[in-house]
Amino acid sequence: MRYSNFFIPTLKESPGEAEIPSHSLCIRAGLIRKIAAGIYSFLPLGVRVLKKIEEIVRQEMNRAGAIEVFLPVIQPSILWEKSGRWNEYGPELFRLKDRNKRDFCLGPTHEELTTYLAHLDIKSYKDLPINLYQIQTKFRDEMRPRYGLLRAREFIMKDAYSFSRDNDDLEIIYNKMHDAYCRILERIGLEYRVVIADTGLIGGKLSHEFIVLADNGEEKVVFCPKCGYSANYELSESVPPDIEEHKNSATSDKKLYEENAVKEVYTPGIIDIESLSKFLNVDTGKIIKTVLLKDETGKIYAFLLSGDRELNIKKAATYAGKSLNLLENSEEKSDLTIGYLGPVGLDNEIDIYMDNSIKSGVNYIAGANKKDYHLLNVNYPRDFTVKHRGDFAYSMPGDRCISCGERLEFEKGIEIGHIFKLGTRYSEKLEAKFLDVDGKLKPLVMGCYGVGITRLMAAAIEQLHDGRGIIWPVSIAPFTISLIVTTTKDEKLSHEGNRIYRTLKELDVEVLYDDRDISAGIKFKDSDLIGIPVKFILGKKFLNKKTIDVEFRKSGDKIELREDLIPEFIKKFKSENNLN
RNA sequence: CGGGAUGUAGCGCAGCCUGGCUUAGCGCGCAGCGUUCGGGACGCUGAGGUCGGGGGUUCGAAUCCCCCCAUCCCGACCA
Repeated sequence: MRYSNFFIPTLKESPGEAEIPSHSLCIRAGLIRKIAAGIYSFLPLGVRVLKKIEEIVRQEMNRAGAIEVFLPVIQPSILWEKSGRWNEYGPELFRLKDRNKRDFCLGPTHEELTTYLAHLDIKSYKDLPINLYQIQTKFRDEMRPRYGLLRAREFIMKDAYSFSRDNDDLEIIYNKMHDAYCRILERIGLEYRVVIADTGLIGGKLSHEFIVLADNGEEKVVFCPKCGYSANYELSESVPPDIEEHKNSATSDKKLYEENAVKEVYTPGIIDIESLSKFLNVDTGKIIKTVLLKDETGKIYAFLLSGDRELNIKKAATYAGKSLNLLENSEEKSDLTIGYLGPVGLDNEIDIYMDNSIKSGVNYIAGANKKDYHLLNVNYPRDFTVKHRGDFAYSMPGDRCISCGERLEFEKGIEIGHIFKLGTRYSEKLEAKFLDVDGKLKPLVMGCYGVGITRLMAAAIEQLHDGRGIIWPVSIAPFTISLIVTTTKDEKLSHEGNRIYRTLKELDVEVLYDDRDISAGIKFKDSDLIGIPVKFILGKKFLNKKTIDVEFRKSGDKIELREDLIPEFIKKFKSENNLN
């Protein structure tokens, strides 16, 4: 492609609205332009990248046995009413009416439609399993579109839906899709983690998220470098650092761990951990935090955890087997002195759940259950009893892996894919049933699998960029080589540029030939900004020596390449980078 | 949806507080001419604006007041 015949409007300055590199670079490199909040046009360069990502995804879906379909964006409300999501989805669903006032929505996802398809045409266990996918524009009227393509209201997603006889068959497809997703990210060339995750609105039993690591990511990931355990921060389990270990070590000062007598201390108006820690000049980890939760029936539960930790209500609820919520101030049990709660004495009235972060015998500070007083030297199990012990807190730096004991790492990233085991939630509601070998009518067992194509593009930039611009991996770069002729004024050199351009095209490599009549500096800067992996630079030197300067975007390495060795270079480069 | 901010030429901004000295500036970009030509060159000339919209205060509003709209950021949701 000749630059002069193409359309790559680059910007020297970062647009004011862009807060993070991927957003800024998407605009500066001429990949996208905003049309409204969370709604973007893709310019030619952006389209080329998207097509490459789509192609990799498509190939891996096909390899995994999924079959491509193309479903409508506009969906009738009736299907959503059947699934129950017409109401559940809320204002995030773009709704519209046709001329006859019938309700429709713009598809934010396609469970309803694929399940309907299955209902129409899947009749027998002989038709199973089947896995259908599409690459389609999705619409979600996000409360808060953000960071350009990372959270848009209109975006492209690859979504797949599988139908199986039973959970065992679902398991097989689920694993295939898991592996396909890994292959996609490996082929693109991104660092990523697969984490156990929450299922959210889509519903279902189990899910994994695929996280592309990036400092600006919104997802927090807990990762074990030794055994590979990784989980969404919201769900991660971990073992708090063991005080016992230190207590019994040869170097420890044994006196620190002698249990002293409980003593009341006057702490007027000090009701939060932070100020208590300052007031008594102790580490927050020496304080027992007591949090009250209640279930739907109004029953109250007390959760104890180390003062430096946050209660993870999801974990607490899962453990208790109830849906739990924070107890509001002065609500119900008004005799409980919020701010001065503690386990001592409370254990007679309320079930106490104690987080693993609370250790025995370390002279904790805890509320005295009496306004303006705390207790010093509270020790478990000497001073109070608990009903349950477990992991109820968010993981913290310093925590250890539950499976191998290694110190956990905390990372950030961008969720680009999510796979779910749906079970029969949708098939039951939409009556997608099949006749099994035993002659019984059963609901299809479903799974669903999504990859954000446009988000993946932004995530790649977020992970791979520098001060000069984007650093595309070769796999999804809009062009492989940027051919730069330093001056177009020299007719001879210009002629040679045309010749090399033809040579490269004949070698079937994607080349962007910067034939613009502008200074070489701009060509270099633009090439770096738009992130082309390799530069072929043709200067006056070429006229004498017939050598081209080849520069690599990522490493900055430069080599001199003789013209007659170009075919060999290209061949090697293509095979090293898995280009056809 | 709650909290915070912004809206002035294609892009980035100044001017607003303290209304008039503005025919609304500056940098980049854009057009023409000339000199440059391997890391965003220089000179000259030029095009480009309902100061987000509406209403109000005033002799006079980009500037003060009210309403609306849009956009961005922080929180609860998600590929």
